[in-house]
Formats: sequence, C-alpha cells, structure tokens
Amino acid sequence: MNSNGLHHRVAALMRERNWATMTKVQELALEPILKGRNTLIIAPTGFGKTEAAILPILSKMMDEGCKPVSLLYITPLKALINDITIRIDWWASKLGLLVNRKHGEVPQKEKNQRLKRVPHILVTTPEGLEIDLDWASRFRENYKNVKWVIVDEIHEIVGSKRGAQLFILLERLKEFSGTDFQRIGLSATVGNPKFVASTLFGSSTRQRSIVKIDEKKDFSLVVRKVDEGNNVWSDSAKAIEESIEPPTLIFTNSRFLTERLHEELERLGKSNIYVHHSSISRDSKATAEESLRAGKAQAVLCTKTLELGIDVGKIKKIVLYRPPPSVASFLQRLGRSGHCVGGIPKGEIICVQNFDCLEALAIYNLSRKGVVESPRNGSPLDVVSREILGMVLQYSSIDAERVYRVITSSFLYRKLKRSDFQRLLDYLAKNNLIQREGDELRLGKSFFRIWTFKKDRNFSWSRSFSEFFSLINNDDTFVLRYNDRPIGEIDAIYVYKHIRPGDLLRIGGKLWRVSKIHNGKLSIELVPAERGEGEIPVWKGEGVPKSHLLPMEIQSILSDFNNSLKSQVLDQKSREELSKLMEPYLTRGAPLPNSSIVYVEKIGNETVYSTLIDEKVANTLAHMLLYVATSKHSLNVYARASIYGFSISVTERDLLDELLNVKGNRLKRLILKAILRSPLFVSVQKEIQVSFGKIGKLDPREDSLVIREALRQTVMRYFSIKKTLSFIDKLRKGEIRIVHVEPSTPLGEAVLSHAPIRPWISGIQALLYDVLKGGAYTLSELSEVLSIPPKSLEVKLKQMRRADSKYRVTSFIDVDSRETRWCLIDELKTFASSDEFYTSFAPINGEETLIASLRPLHGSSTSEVIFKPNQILENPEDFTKKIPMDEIGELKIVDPVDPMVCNMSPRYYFVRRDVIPYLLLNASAYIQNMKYT
DNA sequence: GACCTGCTGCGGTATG
Repeated sequence: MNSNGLHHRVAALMRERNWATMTKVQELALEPILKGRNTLIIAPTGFGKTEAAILPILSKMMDEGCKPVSLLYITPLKALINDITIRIDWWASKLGLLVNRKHGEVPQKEKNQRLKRVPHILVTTPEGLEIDLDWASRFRENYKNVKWVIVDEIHEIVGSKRGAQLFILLERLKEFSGTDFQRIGLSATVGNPKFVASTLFGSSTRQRSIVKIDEKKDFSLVVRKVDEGNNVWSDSAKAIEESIEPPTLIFTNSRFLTERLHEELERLGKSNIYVHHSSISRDSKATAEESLRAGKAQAVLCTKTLELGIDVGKIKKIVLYRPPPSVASFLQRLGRSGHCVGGIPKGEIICVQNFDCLEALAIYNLSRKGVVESPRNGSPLDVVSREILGMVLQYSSIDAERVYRVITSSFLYRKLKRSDFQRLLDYLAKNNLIQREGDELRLGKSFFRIWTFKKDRNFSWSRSFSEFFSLINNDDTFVLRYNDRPIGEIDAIYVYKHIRPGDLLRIGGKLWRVSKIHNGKLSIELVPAERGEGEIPVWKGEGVPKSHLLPMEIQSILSDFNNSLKSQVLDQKSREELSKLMEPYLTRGAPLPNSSIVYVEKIGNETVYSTLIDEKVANTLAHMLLYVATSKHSLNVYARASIYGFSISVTERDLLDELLNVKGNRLKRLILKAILRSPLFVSVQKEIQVSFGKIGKLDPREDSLVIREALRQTVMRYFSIKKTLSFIDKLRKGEIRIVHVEPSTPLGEAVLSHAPIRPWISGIQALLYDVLKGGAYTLSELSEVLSIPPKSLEVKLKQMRRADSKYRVTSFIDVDSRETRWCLIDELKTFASSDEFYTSFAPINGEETLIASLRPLHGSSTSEVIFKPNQILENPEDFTKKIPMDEIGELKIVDPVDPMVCNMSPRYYFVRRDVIPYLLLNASAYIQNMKYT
C-alpha cells in the first residue's frame, strides 16, 4: 500500500510514467473509489477522468485479487473503445491483466479469443452488453465475476433511450451476477449531477459520492459578426479564413454547412482543410483525424462528430460557425483545445444573423455563471419491451414477476405500475412476441420474423437480428431523383414538415423543383429549375433545437442592455450589430423584447407574434394555430416556431386571439388534436411500434398502448402542454401583454428566418375511407368531422372516384336537400335501397322515357341508352348489360325534346358500370322532383 | 427537429 492509498505496483507504474502529481479530479476521486463507493466524476475534458477511475480500480484489483471479467468499461463510441483499450492496456498489461474490447467492427478473430482467454477488463458499448446478456450464452457466465462497472461519457447517453437501456442492463447484470458491483460514472459538466448519479447507481445499496470539479478552465473567447457583402458564403469563408490558426477545429451546426464552407474556402485558395461529419466515408474521416494529429491540417470543418473525446492531437483554436445550440456543446467544443500545453484555449464564435450575436453572448454568459443544461430522461416503454424480450432470450423461460422486479429496480422505471406492466405483457403476447404459460414468459413466434437472420427479408417490416440490440433509430429518408437518377437524400421528417410539390430546393449547387412526392416509395421526383422565388433554404438549418436556457438569458441580457454591451467578448462589429438590433425598439419607446410582452405584427402574408419564449411552447402554439387555420381556411398555410416567437400565414384574422376564446377542456383537446396531426407524432409511432411487435397500420382500438406511448414520447420531445396552457392563461389575464406594432420588429423578422412548418394530412384518403364507411355525407359534414377545409376535401374526393383509386368513392344527389353526398362506390347500392335515402332513388314517374348519355374515359364519342326508370327498378343487374363500357368518364341524362332536362341533369364522373342503374335512378328522381314539385 | 451514436454467438465444417 502506498501513501496515497494506491497499490505499490500501480504507484510504481505512475513513477515509470513520470506522473509526479495527480490532477485534482484524480486526487478527489481516489478516496471514494477505494472505499468502494458508487462515484460520479464530473469534470471538463482533459482533466484525466479515465485515469481517475481506472487507477484506483486497478489498485483494488491488485489488492483484492480478481477473476475475469471483473471490470466492465462502457463507452458510447466505437472509436473511444479503441482509444481507451490502448490506454488501459498500458497499465493493465504491466500488472498482468488482460484487456479486451468488443464492438461491431472488432475482427471476428479477436472476438473469438475471449472465450479461450477470458479478459479481466472488457471495454464495450451499451449494445455490446445487451448482446452479451441476451445472446452470448457461454461468455456471459464470466459476467458473474464483475465487481466494477465504469460508464464513460455518461452525459452523452443519460437523457436518451440508450441510457434507459443501459440502466436496465446494469440491473439485469446485478441480478444475474448476484453482486452489488461498484458503479462509477464519468461525465462532462451537467446541470443535474444528482439525477445522473441516481440513474446510474440505480438499486445499488453502496454509499454514493459525487466528485465535481467546479473550477472553470480558463479560455478566451471572441464573438464576431460576419461583414455583410453580397454573398453570405464568401463573406463567411473570409471571416473563417481570418480566424484560422493552425491547427483549428471549425464547428458548424449542420453537415451541409461544413461542405459548403469547405468549397468556399478552397475557392479562396486555402488548402489542407478537411471535412469531418457522419455522412463521409470512414477513410476520409480517418484521413482528417490523422492529418490533425500529424499537424498537417490547417483546419478541419466538422459537426458534432468531433465533439466527443476522440484524440485529435493538439488543437490551437476552436472556431464556432454560428452559435452552438447549448451551453453543454459550447463547453465540449471549446474543451477540444484543452490539451493545449501552456496557453489557454482560444475560441471564436462567428455570427451570421444579427440575433446570432444575442445567442452567442447568452451562451457565453451562462457558461461563465456555470449554468449548463440538465439532461432528462423519461421512462420510454419501447425500451422496457426490448428488455423484457432480452431477458426472455437470456433465460429462455422466465417468471414475469422476476422481470418486473428487475426492471423496476432501475431508477428510471421505479414508478412503472404493475398494472401497466401487465398490459404491456398482454400486448406483447397478442402480437406474438412472447407467449405465456401461467406466469412463465417464453419467446413468441413473431420474434424471429421481425428480427430475422435471413438476408432476403421476408417482408418489409423485418429487421436484421443485430438491430434488436440497438435502440438507436434509423429514420426514414426520402431519395431525391431526377429521371430515376438519385440526386440526394432528405430525412423523411423534414419532408413531412417542410417540403411540398412545387418547392424549389438547392442540392449539390443546383436548383431543382419538386414535381412529385411519393410517400409510399419514400422518393421525390425533381426537375431542374431556373432561379425563382420561394427557394427552400434547407441549409439554413434553423430547425436546430436551442437550449431552453436561452430565452431567459437573452431576456436578462436585454434587461440590462447597456451593461451587456460592455461584455469583453464582443468585438466592435458584433457590439454595433447588437445595438442596431435593439435600436428600433428604443427609438419608438417600446420595451425591449421580454417574455411578458408579445408583439403582434403583420409581415407579408404572415401574422408574427414575437416574444422570448420556450421553443417547445412556441412549437405547440404554432401547431395549434396551424390546426385552427387548416380547419377553417385551406391546407395551403404554414406556421413557424422559434425562441423569438411564432407565426401563422393568415392575416385576415387574429388566430391567437381566437385561441384565447377557447376555454377549458376544449383548449386541451385542441392542443391534443394539433399534436396528433403533426408529422412528428407519425414518425414517433413508426419509430417505436416494432419494439412492441406491431406491424403495419395502427388501429386506435387494438393498438391504444402504442398510440398512447407514442403520444407521450412526442409531447415530451417536441411540445409542452402545461407551459402552453399557462402561457395562454397569462395572455388572458393580461399578465403577458399583447401589443400590436407596425412596422415589424427585428425579432419578428428573426422568426421569419425559421423554416415554415406545413400541414401534412397523412393518409387523408384512408382517413376519408374510414369516415365514409357505412355512410353518405356532404362536403360540409365531412369537413366538420375531419377539420379539413371542404375545398381540400373536394379535391381529394375527386381523385378518389377514379378507377385506379385504392379507396374508390362516388357521389349522388340528395333529392331532399339538393346537396351532393359522397359514399364508397361499393356501398351505393345499399343506400339506393335504404330508407334513409329512399326519395333520392325513387323516381316519381317510373314510366317516363329518358335517355342516358355516356362518355367513355377517353375520347368524346358518346353512347346513348334509352330507358324507363321502372325497367331499372325491375332488374338493375340486367340493366347493366345494356351499358356498352366498363368505365364511364361522364354520365348524364339528356332529352332531345326537352333541353331543360339536359340542363337539370346531375352529372356523374368516373363511374363504374355496375353503379350506373342506381345513378340513373338518382338522376331521374332528381329531375322529376324538380319538374313536378 | 440537427446532429450523433450502434448492430449475433458458438461450434461446426472444409481448406491450406
């Protein structure tokens, strides 16, 4: 034993490495870890957290002796696994301990060895642990020896489904091994250390410690504003060029921006600049990383890919192109230059929009105050479902009560009710994912149909078995095509929210017009386009969700505006930009924007409500306005949402004011309806349903469990019902003032720079089919039921009456009300003989001779059929034989003697031969009714 | 939403 408590062999190795002193975090972590406490270590990157955890554990392994596998090291990235394995191995190999790594890209040969020589230390991902517990029937026996678990970069997963998964896995491991192993978490700065600790420590009864390094690493920051010239791109590139001090990391908030800026920097003659993001090949990424380490790269343009702790060598400067979305990512990104020996890290935020300066300053202020976002986690049920299945895989047959006990021992699921768990089991059993014999659970028949080993998938819903272990969702993407040639890809959700036929898109430097969107095939047809109006700025990426801390911090900046302007980090230009931004308010003597005032302004065809507001509340309000607008106006509207307010493309009426008049439960219902109609809800349903074994279309009665869960998750991620209700309440009480202004305000203009959200009535045809089933309705009745404007419905119904339609409809005249009614074409016959519509199909004079005129689908040559209504009534089936074609383009009644009849006759378009008799009865009844009454 | 992250085990063949 050494003076600092470490085993003498570990201490000797430290001397060998010339580690005279430990970092502060290493010192602080030593005691709690050596004492066997569960420990959460919180410190910025570059403080030596890994060693802070590893050294005392290695020391304990020496002291206490250990059987393989005794230490499990979990980290979220494959690249980190490789790094860490090498780092740990330096110590471990000298202590006679074996280290192994496990992730999807480790060669099979290396993986196979672990059964022959079982490692003392295993480094893997959450998914790797899932695989081992569920499926590695032999190796998992070694997990019974685990005494320590380290979770690295825990801030990255604590708020995600991956986190929820891992925390249940740890409980499963505890139950399987029968050991209350020691848990150690390594985290960057977070706002809620206690929550992070609780989720990690779970049901462990060990004492707990949180080791937190508060000392902020010193750094220098400059907030700059790009000079406004003619071209944002070249202006931005120039600004970046000035900022580069090799080697520099340049962070952007989208992949597109890295590419676009790279192109522009090359145009300026800069070389040795690389690009790094998730969509480029592994080789290119490796090249970029290596040239950084070798000091060859001047700079690398990157997205979040380089935010985590992958070793990239010494970085001189960090440039943030436009403000990062959160304080946490700001600190992480700046921390990438932390390994710089001697000098303090240098950072620079380059602002493009004027409000960027506000955000940059806010992020900086927050970081200085030590305020950081708090990752939260709900208790997603799809994760529970997967873990139930995982346990069934592991044990072949397992008692339901035991599964319930293990899952609820995890902190996140401690409140999961037994009844809800039972309902979930019922549902899984119904979908054949599991089968039950008494209280015993076994695997159901559907399991290996969904997660299959077969290469040629049986059906479209099946997934590879390997995907079962991961809760990372692969979103659908639309393929953009021109003449069947792929041009690019766009995330499905972006398409649903923002893109419609006729839009102009810029892809690969070229301008295209969207000609068709095939939802089923997930493809979009493009045609080349010339310069035009209404280009959709995909690149603007204003959809970046921003920290919920921003609105309040911006408010506090504005509340003491003159002082805020004195901030050291602002350069001359950005300072001027900020005063210019606020000038319009000051000159008209209006209060600077804050959360208790909403400026209502009409800009172009939009009504903008500008204020400082939580993004989720703005999103909820935008969707509500969109819902109200689409049910009363047309589908051709859009809304926007941002921390600077929200807007709706309706100016004739003040829709927010109308919302204020909706009270109580009706308001809650309206919010719910608005959310249920958003594409976000649809995409969450799609994401989670497979975990429950549900395939195909969801049925509100059968699948209420998935639907309710999807709604819960949608609201949690994107909306905020409670805060929105409170916002509306404050508006009503006047606690938030509404002020109409003209002309527009600067933050009102800022709202307009955010991408428009457009309504997407998914499966409107199927919706209509469901409503029409068993009934015949007028347009206004349908509009009422569906909250979709009659005009939009009419267009759809007219498409649906065509021969190639999946849900074919037709229409007839209601003789009593003289309105058109729509119904399913196959049900027309039923209505013709029903009491409800008796008069509409009962001619007054059955012996009158009439002439039916039939125009075929193509061409204009009409045929005529002479008939008496009674003839039809006698035998409608027989009458159809007189019709000379299967499909009729237009049907009407003519009378060569009486041209009035011709004018009065209703016309029926795109009808099928077998319904002609009934439509002729309808036409005769109508005409005679007009003539005789 | 923008972005990112991950993804069979085991024991058996046949071959050099």
